[in-house]
Amino acid sequence: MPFNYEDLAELIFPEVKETVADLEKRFPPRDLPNDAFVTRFAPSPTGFLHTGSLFTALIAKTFAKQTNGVYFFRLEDTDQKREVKGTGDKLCHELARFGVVQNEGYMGDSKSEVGLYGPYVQSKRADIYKICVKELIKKGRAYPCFCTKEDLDELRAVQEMSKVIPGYYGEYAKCRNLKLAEVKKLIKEGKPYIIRFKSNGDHNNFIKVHDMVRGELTLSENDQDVVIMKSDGLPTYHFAHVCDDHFMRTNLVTRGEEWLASLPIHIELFAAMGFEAPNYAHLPVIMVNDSETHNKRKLSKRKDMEASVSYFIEQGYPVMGLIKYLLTIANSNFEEWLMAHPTDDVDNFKLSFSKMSLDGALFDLPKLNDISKNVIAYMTKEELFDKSLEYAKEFSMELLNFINEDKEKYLKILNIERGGEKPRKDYVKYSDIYQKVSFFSNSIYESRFTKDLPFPENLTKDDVKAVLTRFLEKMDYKVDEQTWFNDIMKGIAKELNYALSPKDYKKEPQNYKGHIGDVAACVRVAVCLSTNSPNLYQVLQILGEKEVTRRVKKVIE
RNA sequence: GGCCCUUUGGAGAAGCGGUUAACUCAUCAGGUUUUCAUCCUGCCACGCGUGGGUUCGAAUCCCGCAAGGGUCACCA
Repeated sequence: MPFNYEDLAELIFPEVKETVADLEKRFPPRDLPNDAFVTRFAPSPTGFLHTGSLFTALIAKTFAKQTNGVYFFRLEDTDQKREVKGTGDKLCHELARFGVVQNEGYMGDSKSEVGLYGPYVQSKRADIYKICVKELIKKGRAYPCFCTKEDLDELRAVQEMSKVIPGYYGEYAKCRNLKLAEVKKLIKEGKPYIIRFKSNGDHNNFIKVHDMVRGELTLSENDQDVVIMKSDGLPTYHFAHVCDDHFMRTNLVTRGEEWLASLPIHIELFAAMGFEAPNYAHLPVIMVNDSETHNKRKLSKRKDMEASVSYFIEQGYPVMGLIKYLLTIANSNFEEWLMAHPTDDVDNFKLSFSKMSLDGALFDLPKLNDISKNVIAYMTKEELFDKSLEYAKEFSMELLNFINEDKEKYLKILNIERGGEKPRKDYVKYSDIYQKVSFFSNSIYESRFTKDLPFPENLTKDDVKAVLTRFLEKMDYKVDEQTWFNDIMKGIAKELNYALSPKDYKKEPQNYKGHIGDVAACVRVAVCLSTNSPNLYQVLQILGEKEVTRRVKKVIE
């Protein structure tokens, strides 16, 4: 009497009445153009958003968007031991912050799911997996396994000793051969079990697989009887991936290259289920150079600040800075495009698999800084105002207080040398703003004021006093920058015997007290308390006559 | 250890059998500017992991080796 798989299936899943055919009807193929990609981001809710995850999600979203497809979000919470409650929502929030917003799926918070292919949370799909497993058992392609942890350890030990490939497969898969009566007995006894896939593969056979990034790959067939359903009734990643991506009609799976090794399992699983496998794109993983070993390794949340997306938010990096940086890693031609279109929407850039590098890029903070600096430089003053205010509210009390002191003034400050072909580029991140412009605040000026200001060292106190006195007398706030500099500043220089240019001074230093730079420095230090500042003319204009006079007088006295 | 993937400078990389081996960042050296930030110019691979081959000619094609990464769970 041959083994009756039908009976086995009924024995294990008596309550399951639906079939895969029913599921096919429930989740019909999507009505989309042929070349539209259906992609997804499918994290497990175990922590905050990892920079590598943002990278993967960004790519998935972008391919869906540029093909008028669908990008959805699925929560893979089948490992209840590792799950950290609430992180699914956090992941959604952080992604949304970077403009990576799903068209459908799990939407975060208590918001209901969007889309017809749900539920989009794996723990809520147990019935679906059971239907699929039952089908596989009926086909003789899955079976219950009663092996304990100890059994498996022992098996492994034996295999290692005899130097065969370890694992549950072929002749070592002893539960494969259990008779129906035995299974019945064990189940009746309440023995815990899992369901394994029965592989038909042979390790010595090779399959050709196409990867969107890597092209044609030759991989060994899977021969492992992998676990597809755990003792808690939830599926393992391998099986959930196959069922979900089939019934959610995903046609492009983007994931990290660490999944390449298990691709043969997935290929065989899809075939056994009678499903067409999706396109795969195994993406390079972002790496970092380990300072101790000097070797490359994956960005690690424990060791590297840059591994957490929240780090960039807290530091005040503009969202677009990180996105653009990640795109330079994703596609080598993105930088050229960016230079040609510094202010364009990045959605206008066409991402392609052919321009994707095959090995993991080292995360490069200086590069991010450069990109970020440009992002901020090309913002309008209103945009920077809003974004930095938002940042301040969340992370910087001092900046928030500064802004609130005089919002109109803050807007003017942000506008210094902004706009035009060659904008000023002095902020890499929002958190840089405060330290560069806080001197504008009258109260901060007071608190920082000291008798020992960094005036040019070649000048005496009396020299400084003389310059500042003349400055107060001659200063005119109505004239334009050219006039101010040529008439007023150079005028003072001439009167007090300073060279009108550093060059003149260099030629004959003995003839002068200093040069025009020293004159400007006196004013700058008196007004800003620092040897460097943004454009002095604009600083004076923004502070206004009353305040400038007050500050200069305070220094003179 | 087995298997798989990868390999152009300090970093991201272009390159697809004949180029002075693009471009960007960083560094360094100059220049412009009243400071800073900009901006401009220049230097930085006699070499494309390494050894062989094929070819008139190789970073580009073939083979071996090495190194780095990944993976071998009732984790994803």
